[in-house]
Amino acid sequence: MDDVTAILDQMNPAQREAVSAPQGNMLVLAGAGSGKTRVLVHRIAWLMQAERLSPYAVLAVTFTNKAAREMRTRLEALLGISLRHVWVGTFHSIAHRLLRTHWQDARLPQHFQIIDSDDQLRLIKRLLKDYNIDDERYPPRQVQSFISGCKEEGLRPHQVDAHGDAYLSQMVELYERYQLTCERGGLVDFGELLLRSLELLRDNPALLAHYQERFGHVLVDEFQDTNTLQYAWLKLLTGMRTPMTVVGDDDQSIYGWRGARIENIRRFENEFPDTKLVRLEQNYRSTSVILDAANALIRYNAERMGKELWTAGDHGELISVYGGFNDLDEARYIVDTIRERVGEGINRREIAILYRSNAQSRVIEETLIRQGVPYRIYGGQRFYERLEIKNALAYLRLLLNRDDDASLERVINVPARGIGTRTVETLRNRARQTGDSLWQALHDATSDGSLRGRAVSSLKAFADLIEQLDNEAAGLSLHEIIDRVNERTGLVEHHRNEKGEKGQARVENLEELVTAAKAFTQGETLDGVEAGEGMAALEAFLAEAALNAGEHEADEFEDCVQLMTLHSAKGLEFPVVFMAGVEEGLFPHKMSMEEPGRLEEERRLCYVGMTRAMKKLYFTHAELRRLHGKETFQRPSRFLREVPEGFMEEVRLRGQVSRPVTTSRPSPGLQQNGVEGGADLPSLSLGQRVSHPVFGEGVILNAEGEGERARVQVSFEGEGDKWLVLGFAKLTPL
DNA sequence: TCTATCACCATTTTT
DNA sequence: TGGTGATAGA
Repeated sequence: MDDVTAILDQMNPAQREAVSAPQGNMLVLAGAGSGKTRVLVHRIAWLMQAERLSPYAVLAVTFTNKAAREMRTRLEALLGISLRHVWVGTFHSIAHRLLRTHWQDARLPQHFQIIDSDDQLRLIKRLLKDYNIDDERYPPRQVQSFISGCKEEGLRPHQVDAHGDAYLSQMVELYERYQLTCERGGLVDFGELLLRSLELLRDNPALLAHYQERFGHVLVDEFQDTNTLQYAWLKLLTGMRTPMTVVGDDDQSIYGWRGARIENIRRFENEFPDTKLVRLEQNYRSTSVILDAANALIRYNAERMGKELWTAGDHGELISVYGGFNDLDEARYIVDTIRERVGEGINRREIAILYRSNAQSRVIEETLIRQGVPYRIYGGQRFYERLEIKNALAYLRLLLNRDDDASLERVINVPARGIGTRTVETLRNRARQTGDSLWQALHDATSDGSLRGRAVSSLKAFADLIEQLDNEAAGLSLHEIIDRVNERTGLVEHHRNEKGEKGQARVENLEELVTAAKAFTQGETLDGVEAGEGMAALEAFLAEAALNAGEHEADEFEDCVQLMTLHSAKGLEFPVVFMAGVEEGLFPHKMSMEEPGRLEEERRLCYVGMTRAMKKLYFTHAELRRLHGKETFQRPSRFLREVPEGFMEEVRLRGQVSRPVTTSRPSPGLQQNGVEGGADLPSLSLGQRVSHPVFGEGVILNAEGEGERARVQVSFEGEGDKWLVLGFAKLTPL
């Protein structure tokens, strides 16, 4: 492809401007569905071909592995060449790459391991126990988010000012101890990857100069999601001289609670010299009804950079709004509508149900199952996060590094081999006193007679097992090592003996791990680095597992309705979208309603949800919802009021749902029981308020059966739900 | 060492 | 309501 103008083919003026801008800083404000990835990919191609930028000089950073993969794949397709040497990756994978290459300068052990948030939490829990710290006052999760928060802000313990506050001081101390534990074990958490690589560059001017020289252009995707540390990292790496192309959308910033700083995208233009601003506002995804509605909603946010989506396409259908009388009814409406739409020829996979919180999926799932509609739910446990996999990985880590206390503790008695909590406790105390690792403590304790005979032999057996595996690993390939670990440690046996289906699935997962390892050796890692062989491959494999935990749960059916949270829907699109539970307190969530800033983020989340829809959007809400086991009255979300009425149509109760539940003659069965059926049972309908002599007032939620055998489910204030037989209960319509 | 029971809690989760 | 984590008991 020598004709560079081909890169600009079929692009709109704004896209063209962004792609072909001369080298220099550029901020591309890319609205939802505006062809953002395409622009990014074509921009790289343009830089390489029109600006003669070497592929080696490109650095493209994303947030997710998926995005990185997609960018690389599309770039290769566009250019028709392999780009394995181009640096395309997530912030974390690139930081990792720097640290592996310069581990000495970064003052890390050569075989440092990456721990995920789960490992991190375990480590913190352990720490709290070891130092006898009240985990009521210092909940492990809070400690974890404190530590991560500090790192995201680029702060080391000594840089945190506790203002003499006792609580904060304790937190800082925990941070310090946590960090020491990590250092001793050669462990690096997600935040540490970034912070450490920032420090690496900052403290090694020669190295920094090398990379600043090497990269001729840096591109960043989803810039609105960068945190303080990532922003600083980019600033340092580019020295504010290497030109950057950053792409993002302030209106889609929904990860503020995770440390993302929306200000970053706002201040980029001012802080980086001569920044060119390009807006991509033409949308190729949604109907104009959907876009106009979304535009109108997001206008309620203050402090926007300003952007208005438009389309050359059709108006499309109005947004349907359905208010169910309870969450069951809401689910039933959604599922009924889906069945109708599928009947009209729409594929199930083209339909998504989005909700604010995971708990909402239950009712919807149950309804889908009852009606036999296949679905797939995102957000399940990922492959490398499964218990059995994490155990196997812990053994593998031990092979590389005996001083990895977290891994050792994880598997020292899995499967059970007679090393109880008491024994481990002894080791821990000892390790703490001497400042050694548990592995060292294990060896000392088994040789100096401070432990009982049985414990000693169990410990020795464990240590021997690890050493033996290590010895054998020498001549084996990666997947053979893993297979052997699975077998010899007894993990496979352990799960095989587990009762139920679960054990079987776990055994299969362990086998799958071997398969994954095989595939891994044949392929290459995310950054395009070769996997290597034997122990080197193992190291790369473990890093890969930590940085790329795998896809969310595999799909059970080929063509199924997609269920997910609004957050995980970002970046996706579906012809038909349902947004469920659009109610005050749920969406916007009550935890985010007080602060204006957080409310705006909720609104952006709503904006993100709406702009996922291509053809048809549904809002649903319920008047009554079961939340944490009790019924709550819900009001429609303010967001529904913020969308101009002209774009929406209220769906009326219809079909089954609106059918009045009436009763007629007494039935013989009841009369036999000596109950006076009564000629005039009240005429009731769903959603109606009724009064009961004992339970008081309530609302009819559900009904089944006919005549006086008909039963209605009534939600009474303070009494909860009750199923009542009409023939017995004295219900008075209100 | 495993299991049963009970209190407790409850947005969102790219790496 | 339902899932989780701690704890007591066999």
